[in-house]
Amino acid sequence: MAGNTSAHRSAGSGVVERVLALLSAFDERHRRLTLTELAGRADLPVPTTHRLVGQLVQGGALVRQADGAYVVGRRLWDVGLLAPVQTGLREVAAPFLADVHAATLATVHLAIRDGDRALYLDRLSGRASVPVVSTVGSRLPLHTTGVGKVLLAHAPGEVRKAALATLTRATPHTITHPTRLQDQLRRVVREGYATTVEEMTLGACSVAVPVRLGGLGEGDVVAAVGAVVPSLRRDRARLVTALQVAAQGIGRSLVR
Amino acid sequence: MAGNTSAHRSAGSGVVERVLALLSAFDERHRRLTLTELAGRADLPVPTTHRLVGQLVQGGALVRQADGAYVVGRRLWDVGLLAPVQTGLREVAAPFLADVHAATLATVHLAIRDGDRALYLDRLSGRASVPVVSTVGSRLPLHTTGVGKVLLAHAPGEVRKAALATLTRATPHTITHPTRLQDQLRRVVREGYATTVEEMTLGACSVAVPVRLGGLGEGDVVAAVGAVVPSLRRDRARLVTALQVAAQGIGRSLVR
DNA sequence: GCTAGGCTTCCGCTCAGCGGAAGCAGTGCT
DNA sequence: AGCACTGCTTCCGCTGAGCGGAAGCCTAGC
Repeated sequence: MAGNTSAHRSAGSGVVERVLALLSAFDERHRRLTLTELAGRADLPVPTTHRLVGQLVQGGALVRQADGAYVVGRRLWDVGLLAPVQTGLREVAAPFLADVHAATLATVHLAIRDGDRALYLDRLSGRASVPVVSTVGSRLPLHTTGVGKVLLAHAPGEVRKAALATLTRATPHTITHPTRLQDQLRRVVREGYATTVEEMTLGACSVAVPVRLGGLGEGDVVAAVGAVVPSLRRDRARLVTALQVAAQGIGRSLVR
Repeated sequence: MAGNTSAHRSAGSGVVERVLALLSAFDERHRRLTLTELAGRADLPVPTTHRLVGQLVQGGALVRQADGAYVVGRRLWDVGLLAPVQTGLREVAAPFLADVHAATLATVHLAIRDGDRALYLDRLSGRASVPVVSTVGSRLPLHTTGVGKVLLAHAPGEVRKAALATLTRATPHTITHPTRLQDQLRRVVREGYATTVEEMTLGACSVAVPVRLGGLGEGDVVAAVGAVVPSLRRDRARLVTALQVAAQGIGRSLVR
């Protein structure tokens, strides 16, 4: 039951490490990479990259497009979907998210905290033309998003401290002053929901509430659900209510 | 602009090939595998598997659970989501699928044909307790599912011929008689929708319609949308209408 | 205690992998 | 046209990373 407990070389000079480095060279902002970019981002010599990538293409893990650029292949898509990334949470939450979406027509998100980022597990995009940067699998800063603020407000002290120390700016409205954000986070805990106003993307506002194990009350905060809309003027109360209903439903279903 | 045109060894004895074999050992029915299972399914010696898998775990591509079993890791989930698997189609279709779901409360599917299978690109699960086997990334037979029948009815002749030659049985209601299925497929083309009655799963019926490039009319069939419900008695007409509206909307949006 | 099955470690051989260097397009500038 | 430049591809001889049989280890079951 112990298992694979080799001290092993931690160095990154094995083929496996290199392959993983190549795969990790892709991210949301780099879905298409040329050979040289790939080599650069994985920190490998070009000929080596060429050979490895060739094999990955042959195996269907990558695909080479007509113009020579490489993209992630369907084979990896298949395998990736099998990862038990909060499968339970996502399955349980899906219908509740759909309810919120149906009732509000907003873009609805389910996110958890992954280190110092909000990891988006699911998204239902609204029809309204609100600019939304997140997709499933995105990781966005905690202090610029609705779900992020909720998750941050309920994160352990050291996470919060670290986050407050590095408040990067995304738009002119991003809150970069630690004290001001800290005040907001206290309010988030007290009032039970968070909002953002064009802090991540111009033209997009959001509301989010925590999902607590067992529903309302003092259960651990395991996730957050949020909605993105063009403006909060009209709908804040309505959205908060809808999200809270969904969050309670999700939390209650999780225990069972 | 040519590129990676090496004849190369097609044999499967490189580290890359082995790694891919290990990853492909996972599928929907085998999300958790022990070392020995992994070795068996990838056709590799156990010690070799042990070493490679150890490195994959170290790189976060796999995760070893407390009981020793391996599952796909979050790192691969991340990368897999970046695959351009019909990204355009999925994004365009999402809001329309949500509409159908909201209107019918049924489980709604978007699928394309991938060889001799229906590949499920998206799913909105209904609240009703209908047994549904498909998840995003599933591949199911073409002749046992609603979306599959639609895709098969509009597939090239040779695909249809091959499919009719191997009608595997999933339930007592599965249609395994070629002539009978062929008649049904003709009707699907004529009437514009397909149905199944407990042919894939007992207790589940489905309706599906084609998505044509440009909407209604003679555009190529590029996908199918379908709904799963406990029974067709009450809702058939309503479902067909809802699905057709969505399919037209998707098809029209695809061209723009 | 004994057996069986599966996991882990060892270790010496060898061949797959390596990557510098050179060749080969395309492209843009003069 | 000529030239410079950038990025992709191929070559090839050296070498150490990978290999996997064998042995050891641990747990579970009898």
